[in-house]
Amino acid sequence: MRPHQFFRLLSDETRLRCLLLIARHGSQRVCDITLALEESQPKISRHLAQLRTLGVCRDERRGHWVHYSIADNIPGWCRNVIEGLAASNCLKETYQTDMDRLLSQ
Amino acid sequence: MRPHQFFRLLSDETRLRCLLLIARHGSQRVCDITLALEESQPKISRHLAQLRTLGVCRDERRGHWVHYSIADNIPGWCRNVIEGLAASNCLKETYQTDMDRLLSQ
DNA sequence: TTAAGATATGCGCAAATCCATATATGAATA
DNA sequence: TATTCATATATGGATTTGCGCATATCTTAA
Repeated sequence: MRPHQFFRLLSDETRLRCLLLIARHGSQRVCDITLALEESQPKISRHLAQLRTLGVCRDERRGHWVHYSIADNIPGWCRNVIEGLAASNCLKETYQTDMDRLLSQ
Repeated sequence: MRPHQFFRLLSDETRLRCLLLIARHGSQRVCDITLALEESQPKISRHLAQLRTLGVCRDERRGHWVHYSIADNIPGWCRNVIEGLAASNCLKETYQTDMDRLLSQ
């Protein structure tokens, strides 16, 4: 994965919100992400597929549901960016609403 | 500047190469960046304009030349990403050629 | 005032991107 | 087996993006 390809993933706000939610809460179900972000299911699925295709996320089917998590073999510089974002107070404010909806389900 | 807007800037390889060159070497002239990246002058100029428009870089004319540098008022999370990339060994390898050309001028 | 070098911009085109809608697949259960 | 819920993919259109080419602007020096 080339650096600019990774950043292209983060360049869409929906994908970024998905990734931050997954990064902060570990494994997440598609249906929960859809509810938390208040977006359509196909839209979320397509963006998760892009994260998966480039190897940033991995998916795991558990019965009915598919769980997405951060892939454990991503490059270090990549992980640093994700963790830096997840720890950033600025972004915590920006995307707090997603987190709230996720927790209130 | 929203996070996904910043990452869109990094999602183009030419812009990313420009930004890394500027981040590592401080103020850089457009003509030097053009030579180091071996790309056309209008192409470089447009990408630098995007970095400037979103406030990631600033420009300063000194006689004939325009110098670009990282803006000093960018958000912390933003600066962390840039500095993390500049310090990354992975990326040093990837873009070493640009650096070599810049230094050999 | 003109010339020349450095940088920016207007324009047209090709490609990429995003979305909504519709449809397909896969697992669980009746 | 049929049905239902969860998820994925295909299609088509609107918008954005990046590029090359030509040209405009700006600065300095002759």
